[in-house]
Amino acid sequence: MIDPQLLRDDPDTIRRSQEARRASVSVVDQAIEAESARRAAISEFERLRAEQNALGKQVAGAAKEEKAALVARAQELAGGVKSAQAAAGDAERHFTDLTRTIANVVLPGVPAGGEEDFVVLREVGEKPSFDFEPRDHLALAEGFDAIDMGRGAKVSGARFYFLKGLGARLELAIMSLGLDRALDAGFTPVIPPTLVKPEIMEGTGFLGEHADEIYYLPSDELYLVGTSEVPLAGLHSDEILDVSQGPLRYAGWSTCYRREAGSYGKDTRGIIRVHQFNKLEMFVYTTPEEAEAEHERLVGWQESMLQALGLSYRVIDVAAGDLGSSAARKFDVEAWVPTQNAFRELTSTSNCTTYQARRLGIRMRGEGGTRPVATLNGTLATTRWIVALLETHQQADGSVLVPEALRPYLRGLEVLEPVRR
RNA sequence: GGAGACGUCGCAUAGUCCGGUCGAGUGCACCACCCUGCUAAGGUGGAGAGGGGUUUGACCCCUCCGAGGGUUCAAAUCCCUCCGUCUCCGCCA
Repeated sequence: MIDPQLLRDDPDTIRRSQEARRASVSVVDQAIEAESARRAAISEFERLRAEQNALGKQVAGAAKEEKAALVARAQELAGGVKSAQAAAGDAERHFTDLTRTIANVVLPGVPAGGEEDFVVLREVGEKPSFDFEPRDHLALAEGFDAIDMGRGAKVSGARFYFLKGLGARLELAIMSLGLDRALDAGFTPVIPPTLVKPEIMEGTGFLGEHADEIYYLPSDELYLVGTSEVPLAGLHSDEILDVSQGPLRYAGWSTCYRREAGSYGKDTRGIIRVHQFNKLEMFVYTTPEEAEAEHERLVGWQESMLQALGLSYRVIDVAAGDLGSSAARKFDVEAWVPTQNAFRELTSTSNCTTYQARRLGIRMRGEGGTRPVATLNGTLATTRWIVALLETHQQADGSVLVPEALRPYLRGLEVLEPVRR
């Protein structure tokens, strides 16, 4: 949720943000109106309640003969108090509902516009070149009997797969490398629940426009998470944290589930876009003042991971209209995928400033009271990395060189060799 | 799944039977000061969260006793639903 104080003091900043996102600007004025209606309703209720409380105290201390008259007066008042309370509740809800539809205020420098309007910040590493026709990740993986799409579909449907043998080991290796690097950077590893309650999913901002991306279990009223960002944000909901000694950094290892509802026909081959995958996610709670510097650190750790695996990539500053509702800025690191002749997203890191924390009631102590913390998240490893890894390091015979950093996690294996069948 | 007990302002507890004096007591931990003087102890005071008003005063008011409803002039206290924890039983790993 945006800062209600900002709504009062500087609505133009919010209007400009909405404009950059190509989102509704008029909702800002509706929210301002709802805010003053809310305050009026609350004042009216509180005035009546104060009167009622005073009268109640008189009743308690009154002599027997006066009591009947006082109770009669209090009874008259009670109805009005009740309806004023209901009106205040309605006004509060209307204001909250409206305000929640406003996305986070984008940071200065974020490019305006939609999906195509990103800005490339830097390109790193040389794109691999081959003196043979490169195979795509699925062809390579099938050579190792590492990915089985057909049986995945038989058991669970399209966009499901089995990782077997080297495929399973490769995923665990990439994830474990990420985890060790996270440990070195001081992160606390976490294996979180992947089914969460509606208020947690709602609080992280995923139930807005992208609600149809999320699996839901109606008989249990639980959502399957698309990222461990969700449980890690919920971890400290309604808590007051001590971030004065530095940020709280968590590395969540979890399976992620996505319906991919709007992407029929896109990326149907292989494991680029699937319903289920594993991910190691960094999640940070810090002060609002530290948030932008921490965002840079997160993208730094991500780049260092790609570099360790010998991948070439670019970093993009995602445009306002392509940000999630909680993000104030987002950097994607995209690896070069040779057979697609394109950069594909391997990691994404968002600075959610105080937006998520305000929704989830995550605060810190400050001057004269509490204030919301800032939250940030970023990918450190996922199943999808297998794609770029295999394609980048492939050789003419269909084998794949294992980058040195990964070898300790594969019992020293240096080359993935096709199996003869 | 069945039966029972419980859920109080950081932690631990009192209060709930019998509604109003609870505007929630006490201990520990915490903060400030005082005294003292050295792995301390003692004294005094302070201190929760969210919101509204304001002559912007260190002032006033409202809400919060797991959550949500209900009864009542009035609910931590009575009733209902839900959630969670614990104990026992059953079932299944």
